Amino acid sequence: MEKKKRSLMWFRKGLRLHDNPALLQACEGARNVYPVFVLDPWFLAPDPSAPSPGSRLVGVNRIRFLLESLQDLDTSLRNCGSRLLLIHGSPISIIPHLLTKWQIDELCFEHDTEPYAQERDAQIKKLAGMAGVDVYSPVSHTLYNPPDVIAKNGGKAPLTYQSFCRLVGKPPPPLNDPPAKIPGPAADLNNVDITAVVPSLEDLGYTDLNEQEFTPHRGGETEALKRLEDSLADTKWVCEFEKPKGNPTAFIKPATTVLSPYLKFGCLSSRLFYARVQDVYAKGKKNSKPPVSLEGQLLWREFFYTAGYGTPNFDRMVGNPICKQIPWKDDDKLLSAWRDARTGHPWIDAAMVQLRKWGWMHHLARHAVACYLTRGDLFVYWEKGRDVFDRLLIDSDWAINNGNWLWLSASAFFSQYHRIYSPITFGKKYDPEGHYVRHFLPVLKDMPKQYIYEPWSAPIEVQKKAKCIIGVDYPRPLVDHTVANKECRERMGAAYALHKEVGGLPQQEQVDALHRRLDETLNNHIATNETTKKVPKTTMRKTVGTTKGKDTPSSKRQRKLTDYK
DNA sequence: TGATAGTTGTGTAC
DNA sequence: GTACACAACTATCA
Repeated sequence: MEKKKRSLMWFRKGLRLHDNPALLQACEGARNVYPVFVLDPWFLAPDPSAPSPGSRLVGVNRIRFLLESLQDLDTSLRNCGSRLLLIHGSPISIIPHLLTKWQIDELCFEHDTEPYAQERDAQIKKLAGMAGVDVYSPVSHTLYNPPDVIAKNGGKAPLTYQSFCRLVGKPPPPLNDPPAKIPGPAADLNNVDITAVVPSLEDLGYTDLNEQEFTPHRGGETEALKRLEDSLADTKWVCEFEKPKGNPTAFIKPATTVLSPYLKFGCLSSRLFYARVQDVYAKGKKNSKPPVSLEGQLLWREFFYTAGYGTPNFDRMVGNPICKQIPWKDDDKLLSAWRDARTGHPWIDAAMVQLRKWGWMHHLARHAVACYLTRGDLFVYWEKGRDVFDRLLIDSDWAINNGNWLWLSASAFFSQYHRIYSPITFGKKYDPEGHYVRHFLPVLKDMPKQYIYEPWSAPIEVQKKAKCIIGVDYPRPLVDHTVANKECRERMGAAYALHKEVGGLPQQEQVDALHRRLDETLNNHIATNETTKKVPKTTMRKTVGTTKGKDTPSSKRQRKLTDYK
């Protein structure tokens, strides 16, 4: 009889038993399966200097969501006769160590297309190969395998959603059943230091968190499957779902499924989600279609995964061949005001509070705040906003987050930069009473509804009665939207025009030329405007920022403009 | 090479 | 609530 193998199932994402081909392979003909999760301080160690609780890279809400998911995974594994083996450290040193310590024959983990993971996994595969360990790394995080889609499209990622959808066929179905029994690890772990239980936030060093309002969303596969079935129970709702018709200010009962964090961590398989949506469609008479339908949302995920995989430097402006080179402002004051919900535009600030406290907000709220930070009002680098989202969202996903910031900043995929979300009327359209703003910005809870989206316009008597003096209890608006968005559109127009002109140059030269020429163009524009137009009183703050660090010609010129203002 | 359509804008008029 | 102007871009496909 053939000797039974010892396998190591390395969990990273894919924190589930259902539709998990790597786990199934690990169990196949195994004497021992070692289910491992590495608690990496790079992501988990507290950073007291971070702008909100959490590590340098991850907010405390997502860390907690992860810990809950691990707890649930451990419980499920124990129900199958196994357990989760948690180890503190860096995967790149720990995994190869374990392969030797436990005399592993086969290493199994879900394929991951993110650049960070690609680099890490390539090293691990190399080391495993040198140790004579087989590696099995199937695609199960996404419906499709990005390189397959790219190959089908002649070697490059499709840049429009429609062309992507035409390209891909029906996705593969999920695997039938999760394993009922999993061979346990050997009793003797050969002195490997295993963490006895899933740590709490306190165990990881997060203290004084009592005041922090946590996300209402609980992590884990069990919760994911329950939420999936709850969401899909309403056939009519599923069949009629159209994303743009959702209400971004609905927070007691959000307008979407809120399954994204479970997809992010792989607590829920996208293939199962897709298949179950098809089941529901089959029960209904007719259903909405991509891009707005529920099915369409899953395909957006695939679209951005493919673009992210097929585009060099997808997460940057410079060196990214599909990204418009735009001379955004590197202005920490504007950025931190936006990040810390101090823009003075209640709709924007309320959404940013929801992001910090819940780690989640509706897709359209994300649109609104991203547009505001970049091409709509503040003209700050999209990468800066991306970093804030990346840290705070519980569903933060490299490809989707970068893809959406490229989209919203009109840097790639989308170019209708004249379409700008108003920080005043967009929220008001959905929630004229201002319930959402009052909930997330209690300082404005007594502001009459006619002023709730523009509290600076309330007479001082009204502000006193509402116990909210603008400029004291709540900030004045950072910019006058009418003025700021006009200037932003001018900047975008100039950048687009120059882009056409210098598009053929190598990227760095392109960027230099753009910055140079845009400075000149804008100086003329703004100087002309300043002499012909009276800026409304509410402009108050500078809408032209300064460049940090080195005294570039550009920053000098910008400062001069600011002084002039 | 020209036509077309594109996740998800706002303000105004009727 | 629907239609249109606003001012206008570009990947894709015939």
